Amino acid sequence: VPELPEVETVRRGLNQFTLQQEILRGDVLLDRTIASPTSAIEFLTGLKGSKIIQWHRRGKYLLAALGKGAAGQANNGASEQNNLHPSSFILHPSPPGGWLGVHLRMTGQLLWLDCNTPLQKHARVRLFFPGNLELRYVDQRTFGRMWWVPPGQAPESVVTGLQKMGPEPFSDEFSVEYLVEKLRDRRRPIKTALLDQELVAGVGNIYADESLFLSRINPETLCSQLSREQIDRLRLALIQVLNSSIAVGGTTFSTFLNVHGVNGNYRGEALVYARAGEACQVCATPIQRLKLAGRSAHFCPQCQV
DNA sequence: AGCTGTCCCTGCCAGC
DNA sequence: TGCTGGCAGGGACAGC
Repeated sequence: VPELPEVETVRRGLNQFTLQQEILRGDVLLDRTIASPTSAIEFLTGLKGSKIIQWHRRGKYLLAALGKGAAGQANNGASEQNNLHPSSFILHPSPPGGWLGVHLRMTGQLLWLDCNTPLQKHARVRLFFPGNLELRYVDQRTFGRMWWVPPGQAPESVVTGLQKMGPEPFSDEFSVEYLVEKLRDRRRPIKTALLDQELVAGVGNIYADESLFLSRINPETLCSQLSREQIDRLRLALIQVLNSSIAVGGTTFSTFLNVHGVNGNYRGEALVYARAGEACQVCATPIQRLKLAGRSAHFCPQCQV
């Protein structure tokens, strides 16, 4: 369930608390959480002694640029400003300690806590910092993954999911022209297209459904049938709904927690997601649910044409 | 090449 | 009460 706003919320928390601190050692409790390198030992060896320079986000991926010893020098508020909705972490050519990549998938949580906090049942990876502080990765369904990218290697060469990642929704690249071009000849439903990370980065089921409702587009509408006006409405609705959710710290749904283990507040604002059978807040028609490419879609059959 | 289905995994909950 | 099956879904991959 963590989508762009949730991952962004976690990123901001991590940038607030984990920077310029050395990773003293770590512990991998579930081997398959580590996607690369192949062994947990190599992963931990690669991270040991590095400092976190800055956390970036690309789609739903988190990427920490790592510094070695004195090399990872201070970052001030200015660079964080430029970094609010980063679309290009590649700007960091090659951090001295490489990169730490994290994908939360369905149930992953990155928690910043005292290392004496009792181990959660689903704790998977622990990274230890000075002062008894710990970055702990907890993941009930074990879909989440972590990567260590050695210095000198491009993140996308190791974190392969980054290779075909589409534009960030807040970037200039995500323009009406771009979308019109990308959707013109496609035959699949727009709801399905929104979940495709190659079209746009970071959108999942919640914000796909919400943005379609806000732009009054039926989720089954084929991409090629959308007018330019509808496409622009959808683009603006998506940006708006993502921004609103970031503003309240992400969703309340499911197992999403920020770095302090606290829920977001977006739940109450969702208009259609997980509200099948409830009255549409615009026209009171019952919200319907259907399956598209294996995913549930929630929509108002009256408002969304 | 575009698109869909399947799988991974655990916990929850409705239905019997 | 205890079981079963469906559901939640991001992304990798197979297959049409």
